[in-house]
Amino acid sequence: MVRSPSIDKNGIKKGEWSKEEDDKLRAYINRYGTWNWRQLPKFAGLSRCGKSCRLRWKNYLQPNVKRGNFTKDEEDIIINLHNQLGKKWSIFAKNLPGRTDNEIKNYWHTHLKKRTQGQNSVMPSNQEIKRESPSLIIKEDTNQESSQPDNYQQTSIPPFQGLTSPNESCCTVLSQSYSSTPSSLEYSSADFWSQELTIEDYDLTQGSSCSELSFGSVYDPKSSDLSTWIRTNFSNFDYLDDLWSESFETDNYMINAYNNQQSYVDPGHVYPSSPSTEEVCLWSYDLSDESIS
DNA sequence: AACCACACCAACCGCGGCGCA
DNA sequence: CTGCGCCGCGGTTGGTGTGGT
Repeated sequence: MVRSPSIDKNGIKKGEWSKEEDDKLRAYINRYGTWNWRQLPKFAGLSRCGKSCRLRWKNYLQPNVKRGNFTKDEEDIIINLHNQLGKKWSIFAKNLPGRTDNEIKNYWHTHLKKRTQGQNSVMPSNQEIKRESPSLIIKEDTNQESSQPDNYQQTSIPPFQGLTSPNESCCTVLSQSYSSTPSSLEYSSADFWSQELTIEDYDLTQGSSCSELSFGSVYDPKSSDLSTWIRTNFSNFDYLDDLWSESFETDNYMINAYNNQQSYVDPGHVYPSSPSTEEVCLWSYDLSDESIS
């Protein structure tokens, strides 16, 4: 009933979502929230566009989404609102907890449209609505989407750009991968906080610099693959897939790099983009207890 | 059983609004 | 004021299900 999976010229997957993709998206949003739809797929390890992720979460994965048939009351609300507001599906959704605008729109076109055809459907103006139907609660766009999980905290949003101060008390998580050895970083202390961070492929299979990924547990691509190495060194992960729902907290590696210190503090966990591809490693930096003079 | 038409609905697409630099 | 990026909304598409012939 859904479109077949396909990959466009930019490598973005389209069509039906797999269970693995659902799990990745759900796990990521449950932990980090929807801080930036456009960037989110990269961090969640998904080859999808942000729009697609947003739609999938909003219409299907979000915990409070109600499935199943519409009740008579729900139908009445939709019909009333449609008579008064027209095709304002998003407002309808705000009046029908658990129902999404897309679902309401589909239901209208497939069930209710015909039923109301032939009936008088002259649409009054908004002023008339408010005057004639004071009892109807029309929830306007007063809030953003309530897509954050219950345990989501605003302070955990990874601020990719525009980070203003190293003294922010919030737990700041930055992520970056490197297309070259990390020791080649050339940030000044001023640049560091205004640097736009980008994601690039880091090929674990190339170069001796891979040993610098070890951080206490040396990863040698010649002796084991990344999956095996992670399982060996992070035994608290029963399955590699658990990585997608585990935190990856790290250290002041980048800051030390700037200070030209030779020994790096253990950074924490390697975070591959996909258990199968091993192409991208995201490194995060928990700067909550850091200070830069 | 085979075919067809329609129903259904998840997902895609384009556009406009908004915030920010 | 302008341009840009992001997000949300509403319209549309396309694949599968289902009932009728």
